[in-house]
Amino acid sequence: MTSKKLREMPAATAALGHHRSVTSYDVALRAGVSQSAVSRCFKPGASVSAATRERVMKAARELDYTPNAIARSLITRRSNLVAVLISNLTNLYYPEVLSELSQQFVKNGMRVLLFTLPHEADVDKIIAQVWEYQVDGVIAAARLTTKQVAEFERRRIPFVLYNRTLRDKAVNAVVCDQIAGARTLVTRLASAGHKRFAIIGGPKDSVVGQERTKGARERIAELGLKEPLVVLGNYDYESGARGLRQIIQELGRAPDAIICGNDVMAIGCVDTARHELGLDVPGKLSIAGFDGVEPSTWLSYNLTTLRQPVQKMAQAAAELLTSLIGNPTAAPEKRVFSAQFVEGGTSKLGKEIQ
Amino acid sequence: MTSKKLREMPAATAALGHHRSVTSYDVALRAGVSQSAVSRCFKPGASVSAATRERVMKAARELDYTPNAIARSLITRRSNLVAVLISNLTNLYYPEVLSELSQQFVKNGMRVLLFTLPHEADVDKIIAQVWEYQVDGVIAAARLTTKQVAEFERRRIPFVLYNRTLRDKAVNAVVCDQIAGARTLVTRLASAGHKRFAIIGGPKDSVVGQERTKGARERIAELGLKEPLVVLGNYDYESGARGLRQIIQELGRAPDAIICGNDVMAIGCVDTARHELGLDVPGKLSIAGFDGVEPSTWLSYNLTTLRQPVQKMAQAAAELLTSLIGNPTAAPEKRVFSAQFVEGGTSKLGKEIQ
DNA sequence: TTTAGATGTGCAGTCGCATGCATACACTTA
DNA sequence: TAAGTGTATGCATGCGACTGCACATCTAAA
Repeated sequence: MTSKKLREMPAATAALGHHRSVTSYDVALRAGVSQSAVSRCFKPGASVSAATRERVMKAARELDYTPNAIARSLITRRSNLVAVLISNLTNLYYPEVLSELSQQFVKNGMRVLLFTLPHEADVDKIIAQVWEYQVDGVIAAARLTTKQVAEFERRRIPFVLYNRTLRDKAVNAVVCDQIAGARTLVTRLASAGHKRFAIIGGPKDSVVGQERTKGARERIAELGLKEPLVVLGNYDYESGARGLRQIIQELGRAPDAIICGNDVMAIGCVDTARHELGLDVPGKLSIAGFDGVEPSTWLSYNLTTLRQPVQKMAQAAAELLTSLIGNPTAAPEKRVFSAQFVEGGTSKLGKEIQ
Repeated sequence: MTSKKLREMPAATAALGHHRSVTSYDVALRAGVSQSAVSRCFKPGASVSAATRERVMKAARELDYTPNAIARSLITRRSNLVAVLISNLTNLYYPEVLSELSQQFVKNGMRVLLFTLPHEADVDKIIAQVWEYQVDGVIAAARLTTKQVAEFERRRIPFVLYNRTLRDKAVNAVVCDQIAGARTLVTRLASAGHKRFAIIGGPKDSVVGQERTKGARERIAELGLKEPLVVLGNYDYESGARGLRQIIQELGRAPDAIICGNDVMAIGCVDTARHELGLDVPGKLSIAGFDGVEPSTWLSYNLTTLRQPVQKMAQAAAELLTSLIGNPTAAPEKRVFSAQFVEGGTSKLGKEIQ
């Protein structure tokens, strides 16, 4: 009972110079039980008697004890940390995603370690920091290179790509069918009588952007319409404005419809058309975007767009990652969602689809 | 040399069933040095010879070794983690803040642990999770109760409040002078001849909102104008719309100017005035907001607002917290910034200030 | 050559918690 | 009463890296 201990209990009451935090030993001492008992009390499903549990919890409360997740992680090899990599929070679309992801993970007892990847930054260096924290998984909602993604695999860290996939390899991913969406968009616009299309695409390294452009071009060709002029933008408001000016300059006139790689560019395009160039939208020119971000619904825009089911997608991503963490060897799974066409006031109404 | 070791080196080559990560022992073994040497190589400023460092680094590279931050944190009592508490990422203003904060911290070698606090959520429960991770500091950019803030102090965790302070106690905070801003706004609007004001304020528990309202009311009273009607909103688009309808209903007509608690409400207000009620803004009604979020600059709005220096503020917050972590006993510091008045197209131009 | 100082390295203990194992105790069941 | 079955508990050890201390080397000064 009072047997010699190899390791003395830390002097719970000793006033050290620096601030010592309360440990499970302190609680054990006060509750008159062993440290193991304390540990077990904080582990759901462990074998502890009601009496012990009560005494321990009382002592814990009195001492303001909180288990140290760092120490726990070290031994369990589970940090309950998920890294979320996001390109650019100023993108309007991503905050929604992040918000949703964060809530999902917190609900599941996981914590989010956030890494924002500014375009100028050395992404590799930032990603290197991800490993150090022994994250249980990674959600990548950023434009990463194939090599960077391969690094996740090599390290055997479960990961889920959000809104992107790899061409040459099956990976866990949650995506929205951009091609189908773009095709729908063209179909609807064409049914309103539009013949001459132009596209303001996303940046070159955006797979999502490429697919949207690709889907639109395909469908335009299928309908026997003239090949659209494609200019590239950077997903921001100014890109939409610049894109429109460039299109008009190159064509010598406005096309019938412009498909923008995302809503913010579409908004920039609408504003420039209306307020700078005096073009009637949708009277003279139809404009559509992608994503369905909140401002697209604002009365000034009421944008025609393809709304992505952000909430469902984020939930799916969180779920998928959680299950992967439980079973890392599962076969890669790709969850494909489809976007919802929103007929707004920036495009001429089409005839009902037959 | 081949002395018996109390603790065997982990079998570096032993193929365990589950995935074992590479440890400093593995690196030491391969480099032919002690584990301490490896540890020292990864600690800047430690005493290691060039020859040793090189061999260790080579071995580390070959084994893909990354120091385990969890283990390091346990012993150094520094996690290099900073908790960022944010109310609502869908608020447009906060993503900018978060983005900036994240970049600042990553630059300083800290990692961001994100906690989003949805309004429905049990904030106390979420905050409890903050302690477990032994974060070195906290940035609170959320509406917390005084009691919740007191909890930070009791735990002796350095914290910085972003855009809020406590009435009754000096705490570290980065804020924008809302009262001065609101006064400026009123002054400018009044100088355009506006006499009858109304206010769509922020929610009751938002100190920022209260201050904005307070500053505006004060100045309105000083100028000898009629006391404004104040209705409350929730910082979202719909609140702006609802607020305007309510104001018009209660007054029986539109006021000269409406001051909104933030830009998004102002935008909702502008849209509703123009598109739903057919009111000319700024011809019949001037509308102004606060924050200077990106959409406020869009051509459809070109909102009159008070732009907060988000970048500077976030930098200041990161700096302040970093210095606090180095010196936790420093006296509380409050850094006050001032907002910049942006005269947009949603308000009548005032006479030049004399 | 001797001594003092500077520098580099290894040993062993530590951070706080989880957990396999052995033991002790409380009930059943025969 | 004895054996059998659970359930609770404590001991001891380990997760991976950091670090005070002691000691070994090396350099410069006396």
